[in-house]
Amino acid sequence: MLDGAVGLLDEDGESALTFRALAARLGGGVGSIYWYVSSKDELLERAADHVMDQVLFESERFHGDDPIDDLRQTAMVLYGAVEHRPWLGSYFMRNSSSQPNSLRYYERVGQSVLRLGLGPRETFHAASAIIGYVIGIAADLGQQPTEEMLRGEVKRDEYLEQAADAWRALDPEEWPFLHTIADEFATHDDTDQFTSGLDLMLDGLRLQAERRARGE
Amino acid sequence: MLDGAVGLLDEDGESALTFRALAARLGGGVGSIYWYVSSKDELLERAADHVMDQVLFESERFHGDDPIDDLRQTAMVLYGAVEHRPWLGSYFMRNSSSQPNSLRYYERVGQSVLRLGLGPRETFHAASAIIGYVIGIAADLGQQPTEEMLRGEVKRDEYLEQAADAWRALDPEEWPFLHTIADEFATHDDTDQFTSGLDLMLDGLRLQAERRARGE
DNA sequence: CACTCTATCGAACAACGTTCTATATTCTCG
DNA sequence: CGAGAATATAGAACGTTGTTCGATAGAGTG
Repeated sequence: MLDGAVGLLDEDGESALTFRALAARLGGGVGSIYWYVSSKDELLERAADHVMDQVLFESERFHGDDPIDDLRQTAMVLYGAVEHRPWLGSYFMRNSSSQPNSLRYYERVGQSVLRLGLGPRETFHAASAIIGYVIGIAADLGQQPTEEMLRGEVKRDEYLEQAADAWRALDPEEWPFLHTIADEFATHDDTDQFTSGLDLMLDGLRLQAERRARGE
Repeated sequence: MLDGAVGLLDEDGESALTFRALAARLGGGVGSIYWYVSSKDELLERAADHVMDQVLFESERFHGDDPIDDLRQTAMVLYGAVEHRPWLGSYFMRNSSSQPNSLRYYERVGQSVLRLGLGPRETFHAASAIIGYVIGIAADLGQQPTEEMLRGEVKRDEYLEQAADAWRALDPEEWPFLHTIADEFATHDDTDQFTSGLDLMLDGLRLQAERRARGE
């Protein structure tokens, strides 16, 4: 059932997951679904944790010497799963009782942070910040293509170029930032953008660990 | 009209904003709203930008010597607005034509980053990462109180303590991280958590700027 | 005065989440 | 073996939602 739900979500987006569509896909009745879940919220929570099962499996292949590297790898696996599933961010780690895999993932991130030797509070904050960043940026980047980009194929470049042109037409005195980044924006890659921000945060985390190791 | 929409959202959450409820609040008819907006999506986009107007105003009061300090202040103002408005994150900066204030806010963050003297790509990535973090963590932290916490008042502490107890009951060998942070989690403050993660990212950004200034 | 533009209103429609009842299948145990 | 409970399925029905549509009234214009 969760496979069917995730399938509908992946193929046609969040609005495609309806009880009637899911029942038709499974060849059953609408009411039957309610035997397994008590609401659509719970269905989405379970679907989210279903995806997290695969994320967990893939992220457990990495075990390096550097905790920061492990964190980067673990975060990127989650990013890959959320990038084209904007709904996942909203239902990730909402209910710990019905979402054991999300909790395991949190634990896994936390164990890497633990190896940095910070205090409990810093450890808690760092692990939560990393996950919050991944979820947030993925939901931001992977938002639906606004209009007709579903029909046209190669439209993404044109869409970005069009937005960049609008920025370039603004007053450079008043909008220096948008002018500076217009070229970058037009040719940017979402994954690069994500990785850069992640590295910023991990650099800050490494710095914090070093400072503490030196006893500051 | 946007005041009424934001009012409904703030008072009773995202599900309270319906065309019928909004029409009743404004003393008008349901169909009239469609004269000003073409869909509920656009209504929420405009409502989001309406909130951003206030965010922009408050964040423009800060102008310090240190760009990083400015970034921290600017980010915290946005956090304050999104913290209790989970819907804002989903509709922030989706359509630049109907959301001028969001674009101005992006420009403002970007101008602070510009002062760090990075290249166009790093500037673009840094500004986007900061905003992505704020939106993501705020949506994560400010998610609705799951159950009955709306009736009871002081229930938040009990809820957190209950979750922490569940973590403490797990096997410490298998869940070292959750055991380490259980106490922190039970007494944590959302804003502290947000600030810590933001400082991690800003520390990393400062480090990147210094490295570039030294010509590495 | 005729006509177009602006603006408002609420009935009607299709789709959705959810509830309910009826029914079939399997399991339990005296 | 067989009656009743537990498990499981199916679909009609209900209330609510976003959206469409035609009717209608005033404002501005030639």
